[in-house]
Amino acid sequence: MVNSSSGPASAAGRPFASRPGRPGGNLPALRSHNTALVLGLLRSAGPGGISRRELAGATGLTPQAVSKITARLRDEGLAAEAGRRASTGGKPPTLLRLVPEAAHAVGLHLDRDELTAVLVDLAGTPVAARSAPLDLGAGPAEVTNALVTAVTEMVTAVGPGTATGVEARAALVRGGRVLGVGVAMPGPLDHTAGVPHRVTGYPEWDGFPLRATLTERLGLPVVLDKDTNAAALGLALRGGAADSFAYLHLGTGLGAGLVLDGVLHRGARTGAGEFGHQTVQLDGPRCSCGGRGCLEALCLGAVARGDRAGAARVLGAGAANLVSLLDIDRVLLGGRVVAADAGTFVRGVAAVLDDRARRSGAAPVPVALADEAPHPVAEGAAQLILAPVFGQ
Amino acid sequence: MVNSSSGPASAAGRPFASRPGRPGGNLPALRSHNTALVLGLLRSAGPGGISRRELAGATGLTPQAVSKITARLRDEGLAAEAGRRASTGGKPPTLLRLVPEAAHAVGLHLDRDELTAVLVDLAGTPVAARSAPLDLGAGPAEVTNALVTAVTEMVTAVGPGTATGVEARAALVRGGRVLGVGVAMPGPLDHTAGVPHRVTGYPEWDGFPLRATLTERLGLPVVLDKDTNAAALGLALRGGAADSFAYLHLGTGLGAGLVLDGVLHRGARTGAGEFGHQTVQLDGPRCSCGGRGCLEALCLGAVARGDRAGAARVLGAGAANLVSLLDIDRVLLGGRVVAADAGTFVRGVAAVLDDRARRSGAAPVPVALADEAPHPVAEGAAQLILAPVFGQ
DNA sequence: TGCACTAACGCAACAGCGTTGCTTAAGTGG
DNA sequence: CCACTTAAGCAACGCTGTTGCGTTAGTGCA
Repeated sequence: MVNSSSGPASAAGRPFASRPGRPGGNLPALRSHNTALVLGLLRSAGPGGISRRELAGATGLTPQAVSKITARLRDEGLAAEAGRRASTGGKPPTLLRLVPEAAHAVGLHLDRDELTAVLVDLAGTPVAARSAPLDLGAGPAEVTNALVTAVTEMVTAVGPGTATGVEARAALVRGGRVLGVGVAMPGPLDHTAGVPHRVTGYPEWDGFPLRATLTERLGLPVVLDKDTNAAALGLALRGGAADSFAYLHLGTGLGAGLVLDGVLHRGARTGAGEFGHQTVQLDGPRCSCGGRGCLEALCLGAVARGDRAGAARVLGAGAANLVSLLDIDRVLLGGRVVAADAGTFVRGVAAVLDDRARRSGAAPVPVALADEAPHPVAEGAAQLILAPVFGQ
Repeated sequence: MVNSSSGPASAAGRPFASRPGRPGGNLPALRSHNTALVLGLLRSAGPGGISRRELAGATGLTPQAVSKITARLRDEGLAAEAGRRASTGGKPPTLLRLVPEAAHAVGLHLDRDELTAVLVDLAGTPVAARSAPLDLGAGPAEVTNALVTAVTEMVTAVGPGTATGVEARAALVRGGRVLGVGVAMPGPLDHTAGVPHRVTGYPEWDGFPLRATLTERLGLPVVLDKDTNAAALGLALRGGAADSFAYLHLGTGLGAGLVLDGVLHRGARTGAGEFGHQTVQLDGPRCSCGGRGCLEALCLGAVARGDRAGAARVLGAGAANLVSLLDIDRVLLGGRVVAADAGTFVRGVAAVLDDRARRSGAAPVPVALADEAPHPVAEGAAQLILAPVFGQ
């Protein structure tokens, strides 16, 4: 049983709540909370494993409580022994590890012209992936069909032949359930309702009940979120727990995914992260959004002129604003435009941030290229389903 | 007992954790969490009270659990019966209310030239207040003495004579303990360590262990935070739970207090809310911070020229950036400069936000003047102590 | 080789949390 | 007057993590 008492993405922010909007806690909620905590530590420990003692230290639970929890996880097939570590003068610690094959999740990335689907295991490792052309403009009905087909193929008949395919199939046969489907697409959208708003250029998507439709047709839990949020969630997984960062994505447009204190920040109407139309030049050039001096317009304008260093400086100004306002640990850059000249962008943004830090006397905030997995957004989308399992 | 298992400001963000950094939960933590939840509902219900049934509905706990919790609270003197409501066809509900006199907290506001001290009860209502001139430049040692004196007088001998004074004294005599002292001062500072950084113009404060010194000399828990954060916390209390807003303060400088999903956002190094030096004009005029086109410089510059409408527009641009990025519910304005011409500022900022909302198709974000209590920052500072009692 | 020591961990009994099932209290309405 | 409704308490209960103590499996030294 993996947090069966709470649906996907429900417990975020209020760890002990048994149901969203019902902040009260009871024993099942307590158990679920602690189990998720232990699972999360097992995941971050990796295949090498972690001892019960260390789990107790990290959680604050007694060793005995950890023993009970891990025993349950082993019974359920979610954890297993992973040998022992060298003794330090007493009985050597028995290591425990996550059993990644115990459960899976599907991640879908709807880009403007491509659909990417991945199947990841409990540890977040991709087990299968496929991409296909997609025309968002073809409308919700047709695209939904394509999504259903992609998920069905991915889950039921992961192509035998490749090594990963065989492994995935075997895992599924062995009983590794598919917990749900995470869907990432360009914003803005309503994460809670699972409904896209007006995606730039595709008015027919505005208000289409994508999550409800997919849930019904797939018979699986479905979670919808912005592509930048999915990417940030994926990065949060790799970057260690409980820190704060902003993922800035410069591609067709400019967007941000914010992870504050280890939790993805979605905002009151789940519209947070609209970074492209931040005003940084009050009387600047007109932007397509109708405003003036928007980050996105200035950045992409500079890129179009071939002035990538200038674009980096502008992006840096936006990043500095964000860092000052939110006091985050680090800034990660990604997206097609950044990838084309990573060094320039990382250095340019870092220069602005370092300058700001020097003036304010604070420690400089590190900037780095988001180390992209093969399908960063699709893998992050799968994390939309997996995150609640680990108490995120 | 009021959350005795967790110190002030500890449980924020991780409701079930018994100790900070130890995210595991146990039965005492569960109990503390639910108790805090019920206390919070009692507080927001006000003196009119709330029935057990309603408490059960709001928390998700069973009526029986609520009965047990409220019985405990009544034994401890924190809750009391408040009559009954009219029947709706059955037994009329018995109403419960918070007993505000059961506990108190002290709030201190260190402004550049004035010290304000308030004593508030459990409901956050000021019971006593006093102000005195203060020279922050006199240095930490002298100021600390003044703070100790102010707190001691406020706690032990609230002047008899005025009605509020008598009431306060009586309450303290009846056993209403003082839970601690919240201290608000201009940032930047380290909330966790309780140490001011370089307060503009007063370098001698940089690194002074203010919290540790006060804790030792007063024998009470002390919490230190930025004045804008304290103000935001006070507003969060009045504005209802679990929403998101930004409090923008335009006075000597420009700062912000951010409440996201009902929780004060302090950031990784507790430095969040540095709003004044957001760049909104890339090649704008030099700011005292060394940057260019900072919000604060532009805003105060416009005010100095007598162009308050212009200042409001600039502030509005900053607010719009913030709203887009964080997706908050509302924007509150305060501070001496705003108060001098509230209408102009509220209308000016609202105009920019409405314009933004119209372009993006989203609902407009309301802007309002922060309804200021007599001593908003000092009362908010007291909330630094009270918030953890109510699970915030 | 043997013994003392240490560290990791399990077993069993336990205290305390919210839940369940049922009863009592106190109103309304025909 | 009685059936009905709603609020709330009592008692037993299941399940949580905790405590106390014993077992296992190593190290270190004589």
